[in-house]
Amino acid sequence: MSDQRVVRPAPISGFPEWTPRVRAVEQRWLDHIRAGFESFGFASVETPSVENLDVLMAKGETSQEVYTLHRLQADPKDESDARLGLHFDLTVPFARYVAQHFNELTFPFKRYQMQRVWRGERPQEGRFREFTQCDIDVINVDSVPLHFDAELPRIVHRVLSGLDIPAWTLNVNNRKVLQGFYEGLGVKDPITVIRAVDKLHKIGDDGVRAILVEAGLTDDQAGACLALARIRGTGADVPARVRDLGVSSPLLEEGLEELTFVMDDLADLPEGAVVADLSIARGLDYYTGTVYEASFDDDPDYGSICAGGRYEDLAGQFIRRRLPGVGISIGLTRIFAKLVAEGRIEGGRVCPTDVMVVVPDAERRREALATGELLRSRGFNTEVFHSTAKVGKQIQYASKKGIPFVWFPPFDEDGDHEVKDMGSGEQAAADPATWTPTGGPEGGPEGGTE
RNA sequence: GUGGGUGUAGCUCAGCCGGUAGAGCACUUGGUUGUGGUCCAAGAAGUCGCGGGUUCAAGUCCCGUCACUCACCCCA
Repeated sequence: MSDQRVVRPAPISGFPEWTPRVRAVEQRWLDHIRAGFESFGFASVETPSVENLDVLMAKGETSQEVYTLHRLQADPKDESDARLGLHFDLTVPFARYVAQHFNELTFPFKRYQMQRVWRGERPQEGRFREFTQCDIDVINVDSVPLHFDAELPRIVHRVLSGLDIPAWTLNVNNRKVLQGFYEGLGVKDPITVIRAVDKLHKIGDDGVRAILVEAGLTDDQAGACLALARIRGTGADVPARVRDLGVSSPLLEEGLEELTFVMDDLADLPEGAVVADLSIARGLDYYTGTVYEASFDDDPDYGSICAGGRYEDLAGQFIRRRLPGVGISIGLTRIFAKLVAEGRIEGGRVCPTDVMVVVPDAERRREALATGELLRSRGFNTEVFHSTAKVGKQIQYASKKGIPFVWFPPFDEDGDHEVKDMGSGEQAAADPATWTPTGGPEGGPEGGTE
């Protein structure tokens, strides 16, 4: 300790970590989300943290900032790891996975994947370099039924509604509507328009109009694009309002039908949970049909907490089959970090222990261990104190860790076992073979209600 | 990648116009013999991010650098 050089512990920007109390809540969230996904029949898949760079770059993506892998001790000429990069999302690895295991999967293949991903971006509030995504995708040969475009928002709604988070809205749009509308309007470069319109909520009408005009659109065209982007609603009037703009094309019609189908399918969800919003575009991703994007109602600029969409052929680059899919991803870390920052994550316990067994003295250690075993076998998370410190110290330890019960094995030959309820301070004789906790909100082995 | 801010004990920070560091929390021990959360007392803990420069003297001024942080970009 003395002359040893201490490496200063420092946080690494964009790589969040939590205290046990907070982590406990995060784990409950993960369990909840997993259960939600499985309740709809999605199967779990986990892929390696790394992929071949060829795979990660397959779609010529606007080169997400990818972390590459190399060994510190690697010979300069050894490039065996040089082609590996940490995955920046879970969709691309999944596409590769499907191509890889094509023969072993049953289609339509419905999978969920909850893993960390890495992006070498500049971190910021709500934006991390390492974070956890909870992805669900459906992939199928040749075509994916539109049914799934509606099912995914339903799943997300189900899952997020079960978490205690601020109000949020899932916005839905359809790329075909945008693409078809711009085509019908005679716009030459729809991608530019999509990008500009995507910023509507941030830079406003005038900002978007400026970009559009600069891109060569006429005032009328820009106005029409803006009018389209302003359309937002849950009712069946959305298609009519689009048609009222006087633009038409076969693709637009197709998109409107798909969007209507999705919204109709979700009509039973609470009003406003899922909203058709024609300004949602989702950057320049591979999406070709339905797109999703969710954000917090009171803080839309915090960033999307959930996003996804339909892609016409994602795995096609890895296999000579057409494999379209539709997927959505919950930005777990982004959502969770907001609540942590606001001090709203307090519920978790410091440790999972239900009962801590006191070791009265060295001679009684065996009894303490046996008592611990018995309690454990009965389903209580039990720890036996790790030394023979003063009883006061032992209880203090339990207190600090928020352990609800402290167990006292007999202090002498024919004494009784006693258990102390740390919440009330009450202590009474008890039999470790039959004892069940009473009162206390945290109660038994289940530990709280979920 | 571009621009702004910050960098002193594990944490949050104080340290005036340069004179070689302090508080609160946390931590350790004690307040006797088998019982916690309060209180009291004592104690341990700092390359003042790193490197260079100015100066008799630098945590304090200057330059560089790194890290963190905020905004832009982009996104979960």
